[in-house]
Order: sequence, then C-alpha cells, then structure tokens
Amino acid sequence: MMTVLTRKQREIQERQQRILTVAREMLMQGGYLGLSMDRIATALEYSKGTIYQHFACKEDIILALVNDSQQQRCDFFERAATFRGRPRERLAAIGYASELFVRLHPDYFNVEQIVRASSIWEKTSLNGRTIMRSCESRCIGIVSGIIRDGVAQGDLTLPEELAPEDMVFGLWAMTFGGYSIIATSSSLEEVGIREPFEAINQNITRVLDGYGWRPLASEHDYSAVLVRIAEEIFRDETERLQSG
Amino acid sequence: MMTVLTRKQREIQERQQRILTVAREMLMQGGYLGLSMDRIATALEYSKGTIYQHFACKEDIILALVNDSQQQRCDFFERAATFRGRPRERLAAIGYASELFVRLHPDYFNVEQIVRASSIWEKTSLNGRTIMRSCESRCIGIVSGIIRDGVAQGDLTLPEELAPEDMVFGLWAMTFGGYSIIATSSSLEEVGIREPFEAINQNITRVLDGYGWRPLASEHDYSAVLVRIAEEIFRDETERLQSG
DNA sequence: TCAATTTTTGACGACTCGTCAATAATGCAG
DNA sequence: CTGCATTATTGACGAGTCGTCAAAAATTGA
Repeated sequence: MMTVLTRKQREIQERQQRILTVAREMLMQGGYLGLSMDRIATALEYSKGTIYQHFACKEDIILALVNDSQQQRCDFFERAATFRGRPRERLAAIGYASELFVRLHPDYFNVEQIVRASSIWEKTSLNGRTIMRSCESRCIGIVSGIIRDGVAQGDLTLPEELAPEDMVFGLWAMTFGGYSIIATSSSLEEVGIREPFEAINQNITRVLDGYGWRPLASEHDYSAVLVRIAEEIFRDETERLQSG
Repeated sequence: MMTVLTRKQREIQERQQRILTVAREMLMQGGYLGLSMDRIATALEYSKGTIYQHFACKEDIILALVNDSQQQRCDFFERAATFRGRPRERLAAIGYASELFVRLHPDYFNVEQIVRASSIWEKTSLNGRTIMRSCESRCIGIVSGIIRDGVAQGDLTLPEELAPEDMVFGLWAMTFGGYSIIATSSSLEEVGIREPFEAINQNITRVLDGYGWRPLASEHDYSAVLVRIAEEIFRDETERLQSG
C-alpha cells in the first residue's frame, strides 16, 4: 500500500497526535474532569469544531489514549512470548513485560480505570471499543497459549474443571488489581505495604507454585532468567527505564 | 448518650437516607455522568440548596455510598474472623465474606472504581476520605492478623523479606482486580472466562497453597468448612442471597 | 403574639459539551 | 490566472452542569 499523503493529510495526522499529547497531559493533571475540549482547542490554537473533526467526543480521546498504550502492551507481550525457554520461563517474560509496561506508563492504569468506570465506556465509539477488546483478547490468548504449552510439556497439570483462561483470569486480576491500587492509593506505605511491585511479583510466583508449575521457584533460579529476558528481549526498554 | 432527636432532626436524617437512595439508583443507571444534583432535587421535590445542606458536592454523595457498603464489608470481615478454627480456615471465612459482600452489592465495585478514578477523590471531603481509609486499614489489619496467627501456630512460614501485609496485598489485588473486571467487563464469556467468581476462588486457593499454608487444599475438605461458615456465621445473609 | 433563628428556595454566574450555519481556504478546470 | 466547487475551520449557540447566596418561608421560644 504505497499511499502518498497530501500535505493536508499529513498536517491532519500530525494535529491528531498533538491533540492526544495535550489531552494526556490534561488528563494526568486533573483527571477526567480536568480534560476539557475547550481547553484543548485553546491550547492548540484551533477552534473546538476542529477538535471534533478528529474525535466524536471527549470520551473517545480518552479511549484513544488507552488504546495507544494497550497496543504497546500487546507488542510487549508478543515479544515476551518469543523468549526461548520452558513455558514457565516464558511466563516470567510476560511478567517482566507487564512490569516494564507499567513502569514506562505509570499513568496508564489511572486512565484505564477512568474508561472502565463512570459511564465513560458507554459514550465511546464502536471502533475504539473494538480495538480495546481485541488487544485484551490477544493478550489473554498469548498467556493462555503459554499455559497450554506448559500442560503439553508436562510441566503443569490443571484440574479438569479449570480452563487455562480461568488461570489467566487470576493473573490478570492480580496484576490489574495491584497496579490499579498502586496507581490510585496515596497511602500504601501507611498500611504497611512498602514495596507493592515486589509484593505482586512474589504473589504471582506463589500462584504458579500453587499450581505446581515446574520448575518451582525453589527449584530454579528465575532471577537469572529475568536478567536474560531483560537483555535478550527488552534491552532498549530496560535501558530507557534506567536512564529515565 | 441518650440523645433525643427533635422531629426536625429526624426528618433531616431521613431525608439524607432518601437522597442516598435516589443517588444510588441514578448512579447505577447512568454512572458518574448520570448522577445530577438538579435531578436528585427534582426527584425528591426539594430545591437544590437543600441537597447541598447534606452534601458539599456530588462527589461526597458518591463517597458516602461507597462508605456505607465499605462499612458493611468491614463488619463481614470482623465476623468472619471470629470463626473458630485453624487460621487458614478463618481466612476461608474471610473469602466467603468477601464473595457474599460482592454478591449482595453487585454494583459496589463499579462505584468504588468511580471514586478511585477520574479525579473524584480529590474533590471529596476530608471526613469521607478518612472513613474510607479507616475501613480499608481495618480490613487489612484483620487479614494480616490471621496471617500472623498462622505463622505463630506454625502452619505457615513467610520468607524474611515478606511482611504479612505484602501477602495481604496480593489477596487484595486479586479480589479487587477480579471483582472490578467482572463488574466492568461485558464480555468475559467471549474470551473464555465462564465462571469468573469460581476462578477467583480457585486462584486464591493456589496462592495460599503456594505459600505452603497448612492444611493445603489437598489435605483438607475446605468445602465442608465453607458450609459450616455459611451456617454458623452468615446464616441470614446466605439465605437472603438465595431467596433474592 | 411576635421577634430571632433556622431552613428552604431558585435565580444566578461560570463552566461544560457538542452542533451547525456561515466563513475561509483549498483544489481544480478552463 | 480566474472563477467555481469542494473541503476545512470557525465560534456563537442551545442545553445542561455544578455550586452559591440573598431573599423568602418556616420554626422556635420568650
């Protein structure tokens, strides 16, 4: 597809990006209520009507922001799944990807929570919703695929009544819940939770051990594996994180 | 404290309740955006000013709703913790309380998510926030207490670097995340998650097994324990659930 | 009974969002 | 280059929102 864009089209694309950039800033600053179409227009020195040419409503802008990040997470997951190793090691790579993602997008879970809550979802366009759903189910598919590999290789046995997807749901719930709480709670320290990220990792390890997924954490040096994952799969991102 | 309320004071208290009732309805109907102070006033046939005599802002009404439920959950947890049995059985009682609560308040996690997201929190009054925080930390305290009992009785060993609170955080993340996803996702079935509640229970069991908390799920008939919990601690609520 | 106090009211200002006729810019054909 | 057709941009507008506050009504108590 060798489409050559006209100058106008390029301008429009660029403007779309600028809208999202300033919108993200406003959202971080003042949450859902801090994001205002008028203020976006003023900030970019366009009229409101022009902004509405790009997005049908405020909520669609927010969803676009979520989807931008969501897509990056999907990519992270896909790359993580290519790690060469036993299934549980590959799942560790997913875990690494997950944490990397949340550290690179510290605000993401705030925004996802906005979309999920408060009747925002209902106002978004079908298109945006479809993108979000497809990202979600791709991520689920990647993880459940690894679980199936684990079963196939004999490292893991699931009870009959439990589908791999049910196991994914547990991991999903723990990470989504954990990161959301971290993003929205001001005072975890006060209730005795000093290192929430580390706590999530620990607890996820326990889930997998609880399923008896070999090799267990006690049988294998997973921290060494994580070092390899960081180097082999996420070299650039890891560096970006350490320097930023 | 033998305070006798005047007729007026009783009226006011009653009105407060009615405000919350109609607000809850609106919130369920149309989310954050569906809740309007003008409409509350119209619905109750008072003027807006009178509503503002009860709550300083829209957000405080929402927080009051959350706190109402939150307090009930605290009570559930406290009652659950009184179950006579080994620590892990008492934790199972907490799990039962948790599920009972979410089933009795199917909308609660929607509302909690609204409060956590979208800059609502910042607008709430100090008073309401304090109540919510105190409920939260009471719940955490109850669970971490049970964990400490488990350690004390030799049923459970925690790694040195892990505080009981970190373990609580894992359970909290899984339940909060799971219930929130359930409350806000329309299409779990489509991605292969058929019985999300059951899946959460299963996964929590795995976490505890992963910590090696005796007796393990395989060594003990916890479903029989749950029957006892339902009968001995939550007889009324369980019935209400089955008939409602 | 009547003045002091409390409660209630709803018009008001300041902001939103999203629309849409009118205006400006651009593309294109002759 | 000119003049028409198409596309893009504008911002005033309607409909709602929240929260305030002087004025009106109700209640209290002496």
